[in-house]
Amino acid sequence: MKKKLTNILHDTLDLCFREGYLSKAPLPEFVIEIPNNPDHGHFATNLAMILAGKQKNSPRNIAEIIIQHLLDPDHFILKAEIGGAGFINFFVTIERWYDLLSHVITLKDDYGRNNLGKKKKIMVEFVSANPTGPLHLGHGRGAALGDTLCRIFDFCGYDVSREFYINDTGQQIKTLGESIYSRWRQLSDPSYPFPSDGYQGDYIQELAIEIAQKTTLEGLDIHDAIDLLSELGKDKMLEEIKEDLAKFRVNFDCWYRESDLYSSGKIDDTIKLIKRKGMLFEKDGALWIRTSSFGDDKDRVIRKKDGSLTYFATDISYHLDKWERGFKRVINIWGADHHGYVTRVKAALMAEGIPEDWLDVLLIQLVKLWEGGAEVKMSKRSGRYVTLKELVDNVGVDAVRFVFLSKDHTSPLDFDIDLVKRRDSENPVYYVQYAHARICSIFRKAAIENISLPENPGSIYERLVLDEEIALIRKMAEFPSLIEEIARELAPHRLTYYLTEIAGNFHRYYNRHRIIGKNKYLSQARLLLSLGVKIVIKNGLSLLGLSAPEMM
RNA sequence: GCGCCCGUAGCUCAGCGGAUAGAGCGCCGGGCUUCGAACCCGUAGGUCGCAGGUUCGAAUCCUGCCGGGCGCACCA
Repeated sequence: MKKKLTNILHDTLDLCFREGYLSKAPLPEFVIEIPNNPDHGHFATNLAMILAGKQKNSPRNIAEIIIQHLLDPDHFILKAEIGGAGFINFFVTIERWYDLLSHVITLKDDYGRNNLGKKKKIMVEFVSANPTGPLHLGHGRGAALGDTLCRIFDFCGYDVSREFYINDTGQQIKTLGESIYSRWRQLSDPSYPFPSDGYQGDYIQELAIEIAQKTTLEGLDIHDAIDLLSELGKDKMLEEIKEDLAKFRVNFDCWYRESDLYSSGKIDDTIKLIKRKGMLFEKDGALWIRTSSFGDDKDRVIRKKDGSLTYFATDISYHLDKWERGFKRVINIWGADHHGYVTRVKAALMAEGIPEDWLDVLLIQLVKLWEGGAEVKMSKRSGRYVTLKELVDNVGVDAVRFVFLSKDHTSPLDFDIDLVKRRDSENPVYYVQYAHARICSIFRKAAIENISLPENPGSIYERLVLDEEIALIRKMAEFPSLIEEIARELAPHRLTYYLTEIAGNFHRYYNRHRIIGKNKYLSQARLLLSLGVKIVIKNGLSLLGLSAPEMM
């Protein structure tokens, strides 16, 4: 609908320029908005106000000229009025609203789909938690965001790939092995020392017991034992992470192992490549990359004095590999505590001639958990933290995802577990789903009453005359452009607000008017309207990775 | 000290250049003999952190300050 109006305005401006009604000027960026105040029409634009500066004419005069020359062959606009300082308010012909509802019903699951992406290959790398411990709430927030972005990209015609990068080499994996080893020894000798930088959580002990049952550790040299435990522990953790994510409705297309960069020789190629570009130098026995030439504060070490590579080295190699795999765009989702890392990685990529905007890094802010009116303090050091699994088991996938997705990722998020746990009323999470279930229930009732939807509704739509009914259709009309904007802005939280609004509109309408009544045609018309709402809600929920229950 | 993010209703957050600043929760008061009350209706609650600037117009953009969070490793 917005697009249609945009076209009309463009055509009209062309005409005005051509015929000299307005002095020729470059087309400004104007906005078409949906006013809150019904008096301001179905749509409004600031076009005339934007134009005013260049035209040496008042906004209201320009608006008048535009309105007089509107090119509207399809009779889309019922009337156009000038409001306020020079807004043009448009009222759409009611038949066009019926057309839209009919369109929604025809397209069903595909309503809102677009071809913004044109099959372009895009990758979202997210979660990428170290396989040294269970997923926590921050990972959950990243998982929800990443997965939903992917669902939306897919809906927008991108060829999207979900990827999880596994840091399965280096010190932390060794520390994992040492931690498990120590806990295993402690089973027989409680005084056996635990490494000072070891992983504290109870899961380490559980791992130790579980592995010891299946594997013979006795008789192994301590180093061999730790190596073995590193391997087994890491695999086990990875398995759990996979399970937890699957339960959270997040499934990856690719699990990329850091260790593969070593075994495939990619990391060596990367270093050679950087060297060829003249970006490498040696200092103090270490190997450095000149990232400072590309906006970084300082140069960075990629090979330490002891000969081992830094994680930064493999990160560069990994991202070059993403580039070589042909992704046209890559989005990384990181915890906000990694923000210092962004410039560094981008600098390294730019040194290889990769454009700066190829990679987008979304930094998600902290999640705080509240229970019983107090913050649940978490610290990885002490191993005292609430895992994603615990939270999901406690309150359900839908509720957790909804809360994570209802805030912009740049805002810190307070998760009130008491509020979300409530399955009764008062929980914002169920509001949208309830509207869906309610509509399903109405259709069950309609079936019992033998009221079916007409094959060709045609004039049936004309029974929809109430302002609230047209407002509902207008709300449905917002959906496609909203999806586009969300894909562009990477802001899926807007979808939760939209769904809450359309659900609210429907609840209000439902409470005031009967869908199924004595008049068959009116009932059918309102059922069609309800069907449209149901379709939009279901499509929206599905993009958020939430279920659309038929009964609750 | 430098960099990034955040200061909007009692609480949690939307809005990010436009017409009277919104929602959920919480408070108070109403609504089920008819399609699901996990719902609806109504009341109260705001110098949009502060101060300047940009413009026809600023919660929104710019600058400075104040307050909070997070980073500034040959750590992972």
